[in-house]
Amino acid sequence: MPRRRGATRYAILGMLNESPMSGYDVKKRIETDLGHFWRESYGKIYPELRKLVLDGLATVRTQDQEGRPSRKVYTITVNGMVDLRKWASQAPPDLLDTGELLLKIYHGHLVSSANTASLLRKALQRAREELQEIRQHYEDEEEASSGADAGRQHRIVTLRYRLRYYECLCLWAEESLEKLEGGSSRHL
Amino acid sequence: MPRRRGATRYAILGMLNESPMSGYDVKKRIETDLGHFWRESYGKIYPELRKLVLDGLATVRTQDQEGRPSRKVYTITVNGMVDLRKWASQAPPDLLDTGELLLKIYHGHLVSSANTASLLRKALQRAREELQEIRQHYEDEEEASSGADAGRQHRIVTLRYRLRYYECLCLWAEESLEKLEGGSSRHL
DNA sequence: GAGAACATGTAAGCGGTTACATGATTAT
DNA sequence: ATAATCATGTAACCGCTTACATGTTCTC
Repeated sequence: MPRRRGATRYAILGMLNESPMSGYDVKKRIETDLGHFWRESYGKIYPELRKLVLDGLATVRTQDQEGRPSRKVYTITVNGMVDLRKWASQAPPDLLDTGELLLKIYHGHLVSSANTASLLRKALQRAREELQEIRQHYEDEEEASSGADAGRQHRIVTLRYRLRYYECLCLWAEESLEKLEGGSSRHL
Repeated sequence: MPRRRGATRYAILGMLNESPMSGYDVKKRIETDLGHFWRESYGKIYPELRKLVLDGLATVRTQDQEGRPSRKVYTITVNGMVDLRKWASQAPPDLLDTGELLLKIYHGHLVSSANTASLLRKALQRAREELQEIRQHYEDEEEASSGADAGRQHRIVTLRYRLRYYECLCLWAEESLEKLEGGSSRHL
């Protein structure tokens, strides 16, 4: 399974970009908005928010409340917005890491439709390469019916899982590209 | 992404079950045999092999060689085989963690076809529940065309990813069940 | 009265990778 | 020459989760 590297930072920054909020709010927002493909714990959110301020990508102000613990409200800075947009526009280093790709697509409205389409096109290309390879493996295994060895049947089931997964990835990328390009700019 | 807990142990034990081998061999075997859905590093393999011996699930003997570094050849014990079979027969705690499910299915020939089918049926059930939920979310988002807000288009793309993924998971489980049950015992 | 929601943070620990250390042999 | 293969192992590090600490208010 692929590593996430610095992506946590941009998941948080993306939430702050919608409106200023506390670490507690960020947690809930990520759950509701990105919950289908992303999750973060307090153990990562709070330290990262501190770093965001140190790096000048956000500012904090403490908001005292009656009866409730006081909140630290974080606001994204101009630098933060610039950084977020830049990150969102660049293709993820591992195009098959759908987590990071999905997070970038989610932030697609910050960049351009053409850009999102470009990310998807690159991912589709990689997925197709992968699909071709796994198809070959799968067919080789199916045809090599010479030995009806014990594990063969089950091995094929695991191979087919991968086959179906990449077929599905390609299908999704294709239909998403169609909808994105059909809906806005056709000039690419 | 779900945690793997103790599954490394059984990936290794599964290799030793095919034939006695060294840690170096285990690494290569896992790459070729399980590479489509599993990977292990030396940093995990060597310490785990030591534990396997301590727990009585494997034995070691050192094999000196001329010119080459000497090998430590590990052999699975009867206890090891019993443990492996037991693990392979039980449904993974998280049925949507395909990694562990696939590893158990791969070892299906150690148990029974009926057992593997049962694991698949349980996973299919969970996947269908999940699919139903995500379908609802997806339709809600598509119908709520009230606000043509900035992020909507991209949010839908990420939701559709999940939708397609669970569709594909269900499809795979269904066709795998069919092939497993059509091929051997129909009595379940 | 119990438990959830509000709210922030830290420390311990787990699971995992990478780089390092060592060194001969064989294939290109 | 140079890289790959053979072979074992460890230490440092990273990313991440979980549990803990603290305390009020609102809801059932």
